[in-house]
Amino acid sequence: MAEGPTINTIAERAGVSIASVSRVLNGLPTRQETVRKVLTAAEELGYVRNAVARSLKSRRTHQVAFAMADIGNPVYLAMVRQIQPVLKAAGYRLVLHSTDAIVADEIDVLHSLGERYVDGLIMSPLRVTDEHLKMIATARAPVVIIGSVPDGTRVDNVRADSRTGVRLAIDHLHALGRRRIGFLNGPLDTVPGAARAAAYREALKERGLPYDEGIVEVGDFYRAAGARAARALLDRAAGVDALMCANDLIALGALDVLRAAGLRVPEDVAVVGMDDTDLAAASWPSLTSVSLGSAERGKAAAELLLDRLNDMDREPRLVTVPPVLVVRASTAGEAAAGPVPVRQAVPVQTAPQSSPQSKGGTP
Amino acid sequence: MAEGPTINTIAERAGVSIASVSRVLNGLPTRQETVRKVLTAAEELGYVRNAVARSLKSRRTHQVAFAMADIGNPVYLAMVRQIQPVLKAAGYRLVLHSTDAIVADEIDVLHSLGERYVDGLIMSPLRVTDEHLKMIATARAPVVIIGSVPDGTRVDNVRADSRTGVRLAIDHLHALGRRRIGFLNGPLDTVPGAARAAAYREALKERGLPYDEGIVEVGDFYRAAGARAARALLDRAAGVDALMCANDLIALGALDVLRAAGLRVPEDVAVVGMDDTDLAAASWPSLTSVSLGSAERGKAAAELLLDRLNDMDREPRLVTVPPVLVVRASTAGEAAAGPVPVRQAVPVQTAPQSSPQSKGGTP
DNA sequence: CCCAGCACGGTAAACGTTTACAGCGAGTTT
DNA sequence: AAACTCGCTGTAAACGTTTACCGTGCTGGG
Repeated sequence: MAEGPTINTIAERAGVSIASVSRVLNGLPTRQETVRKVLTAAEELGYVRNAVARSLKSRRTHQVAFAMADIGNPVYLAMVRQIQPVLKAAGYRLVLHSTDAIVADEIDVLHSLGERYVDGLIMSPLRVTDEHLKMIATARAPVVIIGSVPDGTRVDNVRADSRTGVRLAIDHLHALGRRRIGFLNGPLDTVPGAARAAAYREALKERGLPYDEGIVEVGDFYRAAGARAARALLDRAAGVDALMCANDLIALGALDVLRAAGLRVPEDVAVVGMDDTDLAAASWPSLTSVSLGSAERGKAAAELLLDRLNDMDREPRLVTVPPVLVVRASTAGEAAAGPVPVRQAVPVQTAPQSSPQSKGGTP
Repeated sequence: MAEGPTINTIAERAGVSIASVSRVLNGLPTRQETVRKVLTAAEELGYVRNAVARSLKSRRTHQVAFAMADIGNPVYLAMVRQIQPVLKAAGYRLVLHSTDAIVADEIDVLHSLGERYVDGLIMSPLRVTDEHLKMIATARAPVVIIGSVPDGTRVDNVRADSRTGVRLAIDHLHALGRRRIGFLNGPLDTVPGAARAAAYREALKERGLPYDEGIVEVGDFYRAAGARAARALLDRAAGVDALMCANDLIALGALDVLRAAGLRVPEDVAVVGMDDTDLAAASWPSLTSVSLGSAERGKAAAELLLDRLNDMDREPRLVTVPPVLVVRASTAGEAAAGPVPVRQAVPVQTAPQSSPQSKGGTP
């Protein structure tokens, strides 16, 4: 682990100045003879450019951070999988942060942008607090948020549309003749939890179905919580012919419980998950799930960030990725294991944000 | 995105020198009055230390890289999940590289260590070539390899024991009375593929079972490949009562095919996977799988690296993580869905490496 | 034959830190 | 009262690059 050569070492060996070395290494116009000498020397010494020194001078680290709640969650995983190659192709490295959805940790990440160890940040917070918004507004590096932020927030933003997603699922179940559609949700104080709760009521109403608190359960976004919720529902003998789950994990938990209770899926109870993670395809019966386009959202976020890095002054943009219902056996039975629906090419990139620039007042 | 304050800005405002500012910020002994002035100024300016400049001077980036074949693979995911918190607790950030198992890409990562953008690297290559070994030996930053390297390689190393793992599986199947145990493997030119092939033959021999090429298939480590292999086997009407799969994904593919063929699992054919990924628990019937301790390997690798960063001169170490058989429904039926076996606390950390230091010769 | 123009390359400053060293004033010792 | 110690602080160099600016020597036009 000897001290590596620097441009000084090269300059000495090649008998030129460090400025020439730098120029050759950066491909700036130089005499052939000099180029040759420098490259030979660099080659012989096994020189590699020091990224840190370079960053200090150029004010670019060629690194981008991605902060998510939990790497274990397949949703974020799908995002990382898309983000990574996009960034790599553009010459950026990916720094990973797992915040466990702890607000303080997320604020910390935002704060640490001041250290300038990355050129930008993609963040996917579960909850968006005022503190988040304040930090985002004053961040020292460009930020892209995956998830909904209040209208008018001046930040590049990628959203899923869980409202439409829930509606797709309910419509699907309704079309299959199901009328008692239970709902297993995640925490209501999370952005997705709240959105899905509202969407569920709305979708029922549209279809002329009554909203019945007796068949709604709120728990956590985990498999065990899903099982717990499903059991609570069954114990109450609430009688459902379908279960809408806010999450694939919740749905898997529900499947476990239904199976244990001797109920057939989908004959007795149809089940729909959300996020269309790998698990949905792996489970049996395979799980019908509403894809909220995790992969597409990741890709879009990476692209928004790259665009921003190339032009700091552009207007913030909003990308909304449309949901897609992926029908599998848990609603349609074994027969309908058709091909996975193809997602429409590019998600629509709607222009700037709505709302006034100035915070209060009515100018 | 205004230009942020530096220690110069603080020094000016506080009326002291930049040296004093630095000292205060680093907690070096300083007069109370000065401390107060500096901290006030820093606070008022919203100062944040520039990590790049700091790294340049201190030669420490507080970043560590993890290079794996594919983030999408649950095995690596399990590793990342463990590596991340360990590094974070020690004040390191995690930089992610996905190499798609392309040798050139992996060499590239090793080479780029010369850029000194990280303090160390954890790498999990699928194949280990001579070029890998050469680069590892001359790497400009400490490296930990997850996966087997030739004995005598002077590098911190974490290994799974797939040989024992395969034996556990075969023994289990044998104990259940299965005698025609097919084998669906991955590519033989990968380290795990080769190891598992050898282990399979060996384990059969130990149990006094004949090796029959007719019930062995080699494909890829993916679900579709597993399905293909299983179908080939069935088409050949080879007649098996169990399938040992080199991978959970292969096993899932096999389950699909068996189900489609109307064969009951485990009554007609028992199936064992390997890696014990999340998918194993999610599938139905749930999949008996040999855990090779991905999580433990990730953790161990992170710890080896941290130790090495604290003492560059220590001897390289080898950690071997013992496999654990996780019995689920695909072999034992619904009944045996017992609790997950508890992995023994700390994997044994055997001392240095075997083999001579000098490459050739017999001193 | 002189000088403008040009191609090339060297000198030095800058990026934002950390840190070795020296300076300085206030006690303390002789 | 000189010399010395001690606690604190400031000056400046260094980390390894990039780049503005200037100097040199050559070419060609008048």
